[in-house]
Amino acid sequence: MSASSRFAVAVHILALLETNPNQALSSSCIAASVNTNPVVIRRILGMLNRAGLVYTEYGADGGTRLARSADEITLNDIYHATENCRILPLHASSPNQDCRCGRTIQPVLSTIFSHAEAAMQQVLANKSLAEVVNEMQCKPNPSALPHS
Amino acid sequence: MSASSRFAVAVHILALLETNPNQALSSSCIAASVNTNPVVIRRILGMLNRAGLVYTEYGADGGTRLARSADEITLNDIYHATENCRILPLHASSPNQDCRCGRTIQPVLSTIFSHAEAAMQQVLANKSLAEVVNEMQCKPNPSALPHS
DNA sequence: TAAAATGTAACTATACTTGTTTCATATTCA
DNA sequence: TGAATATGAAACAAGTATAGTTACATTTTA
Repeated sequence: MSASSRFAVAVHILALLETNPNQALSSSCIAASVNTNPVVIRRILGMLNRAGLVYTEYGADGGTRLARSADEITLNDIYHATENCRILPLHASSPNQDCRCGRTIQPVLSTIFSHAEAAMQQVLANKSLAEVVNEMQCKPNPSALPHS
Repeated sequence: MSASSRFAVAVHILALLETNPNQALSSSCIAASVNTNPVVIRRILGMLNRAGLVYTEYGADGGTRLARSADEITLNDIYHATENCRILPLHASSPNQDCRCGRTIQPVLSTIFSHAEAAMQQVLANKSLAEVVNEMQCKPNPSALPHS
């Protein structure tokens, strides 16, 4: 029933890119901030790339940069880039179609679940990456990248 | 993290109880409508029991009945009875606390995620089991229990 | 050409869900 | 009393998803 932590990590990645706009960050550098393996980061960067939220340069001194300004990226954009399945799933196997209840419940539930998900996504759509970074920077005791 | 269909099955169970108010339904009877194993149904009935939404009678001619009127049960009640973990999880392992971004992102995300979840639950809270059953009964071609 | 970076495949460990079998326990009724 | 019919719970297998890891081919720059 829950999403994965990819979404949270993706927001983390993009916030780190936004707060370091003058350099392309490598997956190793990002992984040091997230506290995981660089391949995990590259997997998520691939999703963000395909969604057009970042772009990546190969080779020495390569890395990833934001493809858009942070106030033009909403959390819902990031959510859709990293999570695909429905939050509220219907039955694992189809109910008994010979029973009135089994035959009629899924379309009714499907509509309600769609509305519930839409309400959640509306909250995410109203929050930009720029706002997230701004709220983070209201926290005390600043420092730079993980290693510097 | 995989998704659970317990919530959908729980609504199905309660809708079936509501549409058959004159008899206690056995887990086998319910399982025939849901199209699964009776033990799967009993597991979910246990959650609904503990949440006070149904009550169960042992023995021959036993089974389960609704503990409250269907217009006093919301989908959010059922949701809380059957699902416990958060819809939008934070990082699997704690980010690097030596990095400003790693140190500040989780509280910010946690607040936003709570609001997003609350919006979803508000939609569920505004829909009663009675409304769900009513919408189901607007469907054509009625019939009774799976076996009768 | 060497170094540094990406993208991707493959593998492991872990966890959760679903389905199943089994059995002890409770209740009803002939 | 005892058979029948239920529940509740434990244990297990199979399937799926995630997170982490290793390894390697590819791309780019110096």
